[in-house]
Amino acid sequence: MTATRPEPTTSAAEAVGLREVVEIRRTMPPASVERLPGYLRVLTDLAARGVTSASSQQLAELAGVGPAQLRKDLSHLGSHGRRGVGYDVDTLRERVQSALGLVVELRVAIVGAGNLGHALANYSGFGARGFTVAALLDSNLALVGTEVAGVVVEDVARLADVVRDLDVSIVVIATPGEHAQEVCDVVVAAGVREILNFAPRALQVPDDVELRSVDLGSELQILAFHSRERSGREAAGL
Amino acid sequence: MTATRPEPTTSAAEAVGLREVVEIRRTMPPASVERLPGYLRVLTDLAARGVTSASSQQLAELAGVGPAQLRKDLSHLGSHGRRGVGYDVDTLRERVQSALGLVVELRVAIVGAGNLGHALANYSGFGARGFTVAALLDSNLALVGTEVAGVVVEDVARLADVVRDLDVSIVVIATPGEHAQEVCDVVVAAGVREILNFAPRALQVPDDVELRSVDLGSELQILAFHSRERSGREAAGL
DNA sequence: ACATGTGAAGGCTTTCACAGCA
DNA sequence: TGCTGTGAAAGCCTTCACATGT
Repeated sequence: MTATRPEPTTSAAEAVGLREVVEIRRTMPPASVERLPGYLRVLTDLAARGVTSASSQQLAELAGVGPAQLRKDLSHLGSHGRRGVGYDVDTLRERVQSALGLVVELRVAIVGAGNLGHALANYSGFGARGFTVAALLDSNLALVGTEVAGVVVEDVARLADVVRDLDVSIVVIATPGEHAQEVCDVVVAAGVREILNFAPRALQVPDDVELRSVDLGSELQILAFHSRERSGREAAGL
Repeated sequence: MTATRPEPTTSAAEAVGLREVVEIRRTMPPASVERLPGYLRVLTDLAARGVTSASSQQLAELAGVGPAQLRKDLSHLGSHGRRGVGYDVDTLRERVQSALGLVVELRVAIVGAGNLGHALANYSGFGARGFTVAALLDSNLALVGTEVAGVVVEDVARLADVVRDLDVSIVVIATPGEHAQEVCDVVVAAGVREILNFAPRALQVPDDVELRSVDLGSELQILAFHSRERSGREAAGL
């Protein structure tokens, strides 16, 4: 995974006019934010299995992190555990969910109805995790009008309209690399501030836009590095 | 993106018997390794456009990082730039490529021939980046025998055979979350040491296995966090 | 007893700023 | 002069260890 963290610690509290406000805006470290979805997944699983309470040790094991790290991460959300006992699964799940802003269903538009766009639109985990695929757009007019996963493909030229009319807050870019930057520019111009990019390009966005990028090729290459490292080690040592 | 870095700095040199060996094994920091694919992409683009030389400033801009960071990252590969001039694009490209172990085509197997597996198998960027989809496997016998992207789908029960016979070095898990851990266990037992997981689960692997995980839902949830943060800021400040 | 919440320590990463070389 | 390569500084993040509370 590749992520962008442009702002060098923009204090949220500073942007707020009132300083002596009651609710202290606890600003969570980016590294902790990235682990919250993992905790939410574990908590949802446990809740579904009827488990009502769990220790940091148990939760950490399921999430694949250390117990101390999990406790520190959760401490940024305030104290919700009970000493000597552990955490109440349901309470904590709700707290994490609300911290992630998943109280309302967020609406997502996918640009690019090729292989990947298709797969993403059909991805069942979407709804289960609080998101709705509100629109699917493509520049290929042969695809426009066809239906994918219950959504009619729109012309990418209508993107600004779609974003406004359907109240889209997150756009997923699943186009070929060549068109990714131009699509990205249009998306930003349409007022979208959260973008997830699957195209193999480093996209340029203004500072106030949150961009995350996932590139399959890069992931494989990182694994390839370790593979080579390993084979070198084995050849020399073993 | 979620990544695992289990080993608390396992010294590669330590695993090697010889200490006074000629080739000092330069151990590259994990954070630098993660950026190498991005640099390689930029260098390949420039080479294709006929550019022969570039400064750290230019390369960094295209890769979306700072110039100092790029220089430091590249310094782990040895000195390949020319002071006062910049880097030779082609030389550097080859150096990065070889550092990533992309001198030979690496063979990949994809487990799970559903929506995502399908899309991954058809992903054209595969070959262009030095990887071959050698096999596609699924547990659904209705899919076994059908052809996807020029590859015949095999029964997942034959995984160990496939890995051995086709010399697979990387396995991509694209199954539903429920089956991901059992598939993972089989993959590890088959001797594979590099795994890319797309299933929404934290998988448990031995220390000597390199596991990287990409979870669409988590990426969206991280964006949702920033979306909420932003709306709170606007409501309060503006 | 037991497990959380958290200062403090230690490790890693990024950024700075300049020496060194073409 | 211009740009690389790199020690040193600054900033993050993780881990430790224990005080705190039940």
